Amino acid sequence: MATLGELERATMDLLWESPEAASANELREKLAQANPEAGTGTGKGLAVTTILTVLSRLEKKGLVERERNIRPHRYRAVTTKAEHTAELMHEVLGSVSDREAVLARFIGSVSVTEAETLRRLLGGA
Amino acid sequence: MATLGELERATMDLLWESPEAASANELREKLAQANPEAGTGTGKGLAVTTILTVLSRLEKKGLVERERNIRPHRYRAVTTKAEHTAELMHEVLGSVSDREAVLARFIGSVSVTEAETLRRLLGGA
DNA sequence: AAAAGTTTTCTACGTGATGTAGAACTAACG
DNA sequence: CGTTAGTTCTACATCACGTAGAAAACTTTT
Repeated sequence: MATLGELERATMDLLWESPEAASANELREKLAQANPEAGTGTGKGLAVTTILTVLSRLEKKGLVERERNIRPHRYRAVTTKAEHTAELMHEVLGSVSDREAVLARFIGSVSVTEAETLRRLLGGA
Repeated sequence: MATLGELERATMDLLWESPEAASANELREKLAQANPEAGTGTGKGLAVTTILTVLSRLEKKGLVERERNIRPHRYRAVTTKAEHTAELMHEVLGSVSDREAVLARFIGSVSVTEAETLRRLLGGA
């Protein structure tokens, strides 16, 4: 699964933030807003085809789903950002044999607040 | 920092396993053993220059350190695999705003044993 | 239905990371 | 100093990603 490129990540972030499925054009505009052309006030940003290419790739990677029945296809993120991130963490953790050692280091450098959160999440049940 | 390539990862794994610093040639041999040429019993594997290139790149990435004073330079991993992996996990976690949500998902899909470990690690203080 | 407009797919190129290694250079040894 | 082992330089192939034009497919107009 691995890492996303910069544009891929920016696109995913938009999709993750959006509760509704979005069209390529909508995404294109939001990206233009978020990334105003330094200097050139044009702000037109990327070509729609660029966005479509990226979306196709994200779809192939299983991160995005699209509705093909309606015409401007609409895209949505398959998982939430939190789920995806947690999965990534598991992936990283899964790549080692001594999980315990990793968890120890991991926790060792977690902020106090986060430690608290973890305790709470683990504690109860 | 990002992801390592396959050969880079294999190299790091050897370095992580080795308590002593290793020379390029030693690594080359270990790699050949671990990765016997499918079929061709030759087993000579990769060229030493290949290993050296990879080691240089790993050094540039800050994952590897080398002793330049002795002649067959000797290479060692800068951190342990556990530390490195934990760092990666933090990196992933750091890329989101809602850490708590991620941690919740993360813990939700952790094995019972691991949950136990975590509780123990957090418990004390 | 033909024309005009919109959206998607195909194809393609530039760049940077990685695998891979030969050529050339440097240090060590006899 | 010549030979040999080891290192650095240079280079090429491949692949992922950013980027988009050209062409194909679909809609909407007239």
